[in-house]
Amino acid sequence: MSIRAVRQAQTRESLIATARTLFLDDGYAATSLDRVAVEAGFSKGAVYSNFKSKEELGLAVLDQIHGEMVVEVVSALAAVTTYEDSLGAFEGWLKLRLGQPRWTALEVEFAAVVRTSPFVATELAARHRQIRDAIAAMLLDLQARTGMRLAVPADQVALVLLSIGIGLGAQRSLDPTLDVHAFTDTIRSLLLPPPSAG
Amino acid sequence: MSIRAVRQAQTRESLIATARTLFLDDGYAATSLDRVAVEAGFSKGAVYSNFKSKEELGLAVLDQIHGEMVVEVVSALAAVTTYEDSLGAFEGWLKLRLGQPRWTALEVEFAAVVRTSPFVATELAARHRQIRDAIAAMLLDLQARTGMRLAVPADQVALVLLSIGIGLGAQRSLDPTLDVHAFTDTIRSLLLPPPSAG
DNA sequence: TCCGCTCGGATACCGTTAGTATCTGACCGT
DNA sequence: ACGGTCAGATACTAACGGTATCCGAGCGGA
Repeated sequence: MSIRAVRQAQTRESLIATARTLFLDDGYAATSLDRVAVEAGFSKGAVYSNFKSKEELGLAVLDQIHGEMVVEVVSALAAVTTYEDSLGAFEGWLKLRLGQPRWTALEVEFAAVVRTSPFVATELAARHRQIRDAIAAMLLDLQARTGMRLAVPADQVALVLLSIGIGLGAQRSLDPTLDVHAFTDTIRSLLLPPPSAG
Repeated sequence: MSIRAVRQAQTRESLIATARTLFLDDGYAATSLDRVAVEAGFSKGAVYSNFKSKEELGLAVLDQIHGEMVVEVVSALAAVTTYEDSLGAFEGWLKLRLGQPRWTALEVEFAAVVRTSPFVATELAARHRQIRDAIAAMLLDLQARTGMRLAVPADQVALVLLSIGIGLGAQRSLDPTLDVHAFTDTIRSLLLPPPSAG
């Protein structure tokens, strides 16, 4: 790798790191590219020779965060061997999301950009599909290992679980006083064979 | 009411109606106040003497849409007498949301504004609480009428149901090919006493 | 070692937008 | 009828994302 390439990679990483901090602290829309550039020690020109738009920079930040979440989730799922365990893993994932309200806030903010940017739309859709597939694969694997049968297709269950995560995160970012602990209990009660249901 | 007041009310309504069309067709962020004003037959000055910001105009549009949804939901709930019915009502609500993807898209876009506007944040939070309370009240009423007992508090169930609606809507706006019909079946299977669960 | 080209990054600029300041004239109370 | 008020028009500003252009350090070939 040439010196130039190394330097550019460093610049890129520096910009992403700075953007991440600012996007999470102040929000995506409220952070100007000028500020990102200056605070990283560069000028706006550096941004535009590393990213073709603000959206692409935002996506790079989101990629980084998403990657860190995946690492957490995968290690949590490695320990799953029973249905009960899988509920625990799901709760863990929820707590991870809810424990990082700023991540959720950034996702919400970015989801809005979809409306004006087909590029962001396809990228985000792909990422969601990826998460759903991962959850579905985990469920299938779980069925294979334990002999448990789900009443509905695994990919549909994955869709429901992800929806719950997104929806709850969105509400939590509006109202930080929402009772999260009680929520995971509720999920457990709803998804476990209910003791009595009418 | 004075002539002036009547005229202003008409102007306000006209601005909201035009903004609603443009926000739904082209998106909130992509619609300038200038365009709203001109297309309604006024100038931007009219906007700012009726709304203190673009956000307030957006909130007015959202109020209108939200009101129409509430009307639908309330009438659907009026027919509920059994647990089975209530699932049907929930499905109806989901279908209503999913049948108006542009409403959801606008909600998503607007949720992003929360980050930069405490005003919008409190307003949206209040609205969500309102919906949750309505669902919870319906569930309590249902329990009273049918003798059915939920395994978890009604307000928690309401939170789960609303989360599902929000999360699914968000994913649907990213990927319009998501199978909605199968989804409602899944919800039904998950919330009904499962036939066999491990 | 030199030299011309390449290209990452700096500088200067543009168009658009939300929001503000100021003005104007039709309606209001008296 | 008359002076004050206020809805709405006009003119402006600041800030932003994005583009055009420029500069100079590093690159490959001789």
